[in-house]
Amino acid sequence: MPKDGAPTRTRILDSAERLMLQRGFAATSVDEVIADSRSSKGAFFHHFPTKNDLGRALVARYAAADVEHLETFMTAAEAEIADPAGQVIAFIRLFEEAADEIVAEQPSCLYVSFIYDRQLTEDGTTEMIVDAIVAWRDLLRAKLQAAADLHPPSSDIDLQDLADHVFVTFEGAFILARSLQDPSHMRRQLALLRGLLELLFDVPSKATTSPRTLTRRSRDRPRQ
Amino acid sequence: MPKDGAPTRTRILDSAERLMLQRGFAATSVDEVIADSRSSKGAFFHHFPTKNDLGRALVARYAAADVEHLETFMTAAEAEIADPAGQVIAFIRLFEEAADEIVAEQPSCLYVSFIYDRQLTEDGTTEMIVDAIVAWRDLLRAKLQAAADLHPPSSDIDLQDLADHVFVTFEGAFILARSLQDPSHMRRQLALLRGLLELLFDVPSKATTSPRTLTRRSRDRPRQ
DNA sequence: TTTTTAGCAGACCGTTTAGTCTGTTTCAAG
DNA sequence: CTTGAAACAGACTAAACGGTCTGCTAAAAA
Repeated sequence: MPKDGAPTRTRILDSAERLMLQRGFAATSVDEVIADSRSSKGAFFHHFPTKNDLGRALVARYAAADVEHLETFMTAAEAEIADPAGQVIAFIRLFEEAADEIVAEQPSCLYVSFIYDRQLTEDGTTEMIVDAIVAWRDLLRAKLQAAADLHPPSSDIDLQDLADHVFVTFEGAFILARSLQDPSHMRRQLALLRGLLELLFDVPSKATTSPRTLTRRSRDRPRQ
Repeated sequence: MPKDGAPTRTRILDSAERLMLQRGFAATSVDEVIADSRSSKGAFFHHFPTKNDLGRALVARYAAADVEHLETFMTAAEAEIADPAGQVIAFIRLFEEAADEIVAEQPSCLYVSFIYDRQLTEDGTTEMIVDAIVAWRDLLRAKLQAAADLHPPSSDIDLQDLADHVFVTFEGAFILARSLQDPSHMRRQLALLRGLLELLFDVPSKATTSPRTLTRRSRDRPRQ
C-alpha cells in the first residue's frame, strides 16, 4: 500500500468543519477549504469526489461524535447516582460543566448549519442528522419515563416533549449565544433547564451546583 | 412621479423570503429570486443594488414583523388578565394557538438562516437581528420580574435566563420541527414551556388549555 | 528491480454567479 | 407637447465556482 492518506483527509475535514460552522455549507468554497487545510485540488477530490460527499462525511463524523458524547455523559451520570431523575439532572450538569469548552471550539451546531443551508436534502445527509436526534430523544425519554414512574412529576407534562426540550434547549442556546456573541448562554440555559427539571421532579437542587462556574457568573444581570 | 415600484419590490422580497427560508441565503441565487418573482435583472438591481442589500431589507422587514407580533400578543395578554405571571402564560398560549399557522407559512426562522449563513456579518444585518432579540428578552424579563415580585417562584431561577429561554424554545422548536419534518413540535414545545412556567409560578393550569388543539394531539406518544 | 497503485500537485475547463449596460416604457411636472 | 426621471427589460461580462485531467511521487507487492 502507498502513503497513508488519512491525515490529509482529516485535515480537510477539520478545516471544512471550522469554516462551514462559521459561514455555512454553500457559503464555503472548496478552494477555501483547500487553502485552509494546505492541501490541493488533487488531494481534495481524491478523498471527496464532490463537495456534497465532503458534506456527508462531515455530518457523519460530527453526528457520531455527538451520539458518543451523549452516551458517555449518560453513562457517567448513571455511575454517579441510581435515581433516574437524578441521572437526567446529573447528565445536564455534565454538559453544563463542559458548555464553555464546547461553545469555545464550536461556535454553532453543524446540524442547523446544514439543515438550513442545503439545497440537496435528498442525499442521506439529513437522515444522519435525524438518526442522531432520535438517539437523543429516545434515550432521554426512556430516562424521564423511568423517573416519572418512580416519583410522578408535580405537573402533567408530556415526557416525549420534555425529552425533546433538552435538544431544543441545546440548539436554541447555540443560536442565542451566537446571535448575542456571548458564549455563556449555553451554560446558563442548561443551568436553567436543570433547575426546571429539579423543580418538576422535586429533586433538591444541590448547594454545590458546579462551584467553579458559579464564580464566573458575575454579570450584568439586573437582579432587582 | 413614474410608475409605482412598490409592488415589484414586495414581490421580490416575498420570493426571496420563501426561497431563502428553504435554502439559505448563499444557496439562493438572485436569478432564482428573479424567476420566482417574475421580475427581471433590471427590476431586481433597480430596487436592490447588491444581493446583500436584499438580505438587509429582508431582515429589516422580518424583524419588524416579529417585534410587532411580540408586542401585539403581549398587549392581548395584558388585556386578558391582570396578573403578570398570568400574562406571560397567556402570551405563550397565544403563540401556541398560532403555532401551526406560523410554522406552516414559515418552515424556519430567518434569523438562524442568516446568522448561520452569512459571510458578511459586518453589514448591520446582524445588528437588526440582535435588536429584535433584545426586544424579546427585555419585554419578557420585565414581565417575569413583575411576576416574581408578586408571587416569588418556587425555585431560585435567573429571570433573564428564563426570559431568554422563551426565545431559545422558539428557535430550538423551529429546528426540531424542521429536522424531524413535524410542524407540531412548535406547538408542543410551547405547551411544554407554558406548563413549566405554570409550575414555576404556581399558576393552576386551566382545564381549558386551548381545547381545539387538544383534539389534534392524538399521537404516537407512548404515555405508558 | 520492476511494476503497480494510492496519494497528491496544479493547470485547465465549462458553468454559474453577481453585477453592468444599453436601451424602452410609463407618467407626472413644466 | 416636451422633458425628465423612475421603473423596468434583457443581453452581456468578469470573476468565482465545482469539477476534470495529466502527470509526478512514494512505497509496497511481485
